[in-house]
Amino acid sequence: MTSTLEHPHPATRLRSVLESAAAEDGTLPPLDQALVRAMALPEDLPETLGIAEVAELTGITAHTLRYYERIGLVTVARDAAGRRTYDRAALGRVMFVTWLRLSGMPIATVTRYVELAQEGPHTSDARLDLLLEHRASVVSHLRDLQTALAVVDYKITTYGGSCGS
Amino acid sequence: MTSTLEHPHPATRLRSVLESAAAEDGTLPPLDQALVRAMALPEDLPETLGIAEVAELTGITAHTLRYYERIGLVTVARDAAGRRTYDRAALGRVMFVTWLRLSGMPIATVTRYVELAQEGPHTSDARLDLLLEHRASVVSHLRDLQTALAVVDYKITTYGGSCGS
DNA sequence: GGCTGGCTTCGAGTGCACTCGAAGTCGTAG
DNA sequence: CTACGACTTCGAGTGCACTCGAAGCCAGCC
Repeated sequence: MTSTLEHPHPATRLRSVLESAAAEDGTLPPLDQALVRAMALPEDLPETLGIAEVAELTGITAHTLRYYERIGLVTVARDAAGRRTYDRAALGRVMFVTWLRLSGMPIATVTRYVELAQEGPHTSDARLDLLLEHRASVVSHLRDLQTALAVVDYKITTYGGSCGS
Repeated sequence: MTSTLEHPHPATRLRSVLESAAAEDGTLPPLDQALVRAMALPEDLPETLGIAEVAELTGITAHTLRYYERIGLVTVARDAAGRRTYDRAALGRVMFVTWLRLSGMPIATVTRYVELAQEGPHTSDARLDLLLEHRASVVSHLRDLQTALAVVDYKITTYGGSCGS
């Protein structure tokens, strides 16, 4: 229950949640379906979680979770003693924000998104725009990464060849 | 010839070099072939280039090119007046380094790679290991980005749905 | 000859995203 | 009752990768 001192990469953690959701019925459903369930979160969790458990679950350190809250990136309820209590929705928000960060969205943009969401439903168009724009940049980054991978592969396969440096 | 004040993303610049190499015979050859030619560089370039032209060609600012040289990331010859003169090989090194950076390799690692290369051919095993290790991390990053994209797409397609935040 | 514009070096500054540490509080186990 | 460990806040520190600015040099044009 208490946090181990490991700090696995957030993507690894989040992916394992996705995969456990996906594996629930033995088959690997299309990613969309896994995602639907991942956003809804697995059922075998306690009603609320402490910061250490969320850290464990997401791969984000407790320090960083507090930092995220400080800058308004996520909001979290407290118990009587003032400790953070993450319910299912809060955990979902943390995971979504983490995916946004992993996809390369700057914190300032995530913050803007969250502020829009807090302003109410009438900002949904703006939020959608923001996501679409971000989507484009992710796709472009993906393309670049693939090309870079090809370059690295080229270098690997021609190793021992004549190409200097 | 002199640098415009635009600063296009390096990937855009480098990709355009790849693509012009690929388009040379009208067909789009497999990426590997384009890369072979890209590493060999297009023929219609002057024998040597100034820093502004390299900046233009790679999308890296002159400031950053100097910075890269300062920290030992690339080495560049000088003309009689002490100005940097990039020959074909130097440009190739800059582009390779840029692809490594774009693929997420930290500067310290690129530096290590370059140092190994400068030590001579007996380090080629170590360099290959380094590239293979890096390749794995690129692939993993690619997977994460794709998943993150799926999450963003999920959010986009379910917009107006019930999922909070 | 003098001006201009791009080049040079070097040190210092910036921006982002954490990351840490100190000092204090609280709830449970012994 | 006391000790312990996990939690709290807040400010300050870190690491990375640029990014900038000042001061000076030098080739080519008027």
